Amino acid sequence: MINYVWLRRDLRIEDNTALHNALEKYNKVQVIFIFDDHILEELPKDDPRVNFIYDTLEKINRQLNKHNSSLTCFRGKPEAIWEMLLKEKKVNSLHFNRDYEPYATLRDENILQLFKRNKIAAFSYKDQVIFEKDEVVKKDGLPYTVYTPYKNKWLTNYASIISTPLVDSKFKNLNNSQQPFPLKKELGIHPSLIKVKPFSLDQLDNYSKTRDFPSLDGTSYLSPHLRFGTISVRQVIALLNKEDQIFLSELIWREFFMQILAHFPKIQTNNFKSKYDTVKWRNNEEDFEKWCKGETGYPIVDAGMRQLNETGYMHNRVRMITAGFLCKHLLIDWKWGEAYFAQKLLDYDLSANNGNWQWSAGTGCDSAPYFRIFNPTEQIKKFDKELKYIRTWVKDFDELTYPAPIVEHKFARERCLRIYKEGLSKN
DNA sequence: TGAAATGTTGGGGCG
DNA sequence: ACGCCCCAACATTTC
Repeated sequence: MINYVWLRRDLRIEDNTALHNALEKYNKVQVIFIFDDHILEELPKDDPRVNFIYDTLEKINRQLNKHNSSLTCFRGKPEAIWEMLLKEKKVNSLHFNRDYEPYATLRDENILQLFKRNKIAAFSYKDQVIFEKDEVVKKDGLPYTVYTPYKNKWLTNYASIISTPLVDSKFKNLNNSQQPFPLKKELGIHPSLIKVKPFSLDQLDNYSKTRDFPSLDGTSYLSPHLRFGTISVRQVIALLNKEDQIFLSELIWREFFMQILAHFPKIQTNNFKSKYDTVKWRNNEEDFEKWCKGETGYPIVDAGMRQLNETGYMHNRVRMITAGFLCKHLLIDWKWGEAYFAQKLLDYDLSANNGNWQWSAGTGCDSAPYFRIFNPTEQIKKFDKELKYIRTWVKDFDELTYPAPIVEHKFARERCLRIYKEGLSKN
């Protein structure tokens, strides 16, 4: 009788709530991963994130081998795989950590139903976050839609709980199995040149001082690891110093946007604030193409987009600049930019990506006001004075010979203010 | 976690 | 000493 622990975006065997609980209760625990066709069919075969998942799973399989176990790995539609396993194996129970995205919520609901019909126990756990969507709410039970009061409540709640990484001692309860681990080509995965960097916590100490300066690379490269769960949020918090309030605040932003998406799933395809629905985007495809390639004639915008295209990363401040430029200067619907970032970012997460894009466009909850327009030239003066970041990504950058901006700042700014105002006046 | 436009202040040049 | 102008520096308002 097998007890399955189904990994999804919690790709680690340390401090994994579902695995921990299964190991505590049962002595035949089998870890499983399913490459989901619903997701993979939408991605190129050489997607770097799928490669990262594969590489991580291979590592997990080797860890499991040390405990005389192995990772079961499939590619297919999860509901079909589980139906098959329920028929072919003696399944005693299923355990997985909750995932709050709309697609994942629906998928998991269906799997829980399937197990219920088969009268087999299935358990889901909180693991991805410190607080789930209904654990940090206003007095009247409604969700917060403004960050600062949400954060205050989050911190109040956090002060009264104990949250430390779980320590596992019962790996002996892993199922004895020696299945061969599938090759990439057996799963239809092609290798990628773009790699996820290992995270480094050295940078966290002066994160609040350096985070705004893209050339200092004062970033932790933690985000893809949090996204795929190669490190848990509890482990990250345990590594922080007490004074890392800014970094902790970023982790709270993560949970803020997760609960926003869970409470307001319509934002996946709609403005959070519908009064912006009447803003008439220009949606010029040539402009969009130039933005994607990093050929806008604004060096800081181009550098950011080239970093993204070449590495799958983009410095946070530059994300705000490039996103703001697409929405405000080019007047292109934030959904276009969101979709592009979704393709390219190694740390892509629906809730954070959507939340931050809507912030940039001014359409989101607690967002930047529409008239707050970044001046790409001023931003260089403030945050990349030495042009170090720009020169890293725009080779041989030379102010005098650099291509002209695709749109002049003053003109674009005034056009943006006019178009937004006209849109809002239609309400 | 904005930037531009507009308003205010005060020092210096000058008649 | 005074009034006037200019303008930089800073503050406030506006988008």
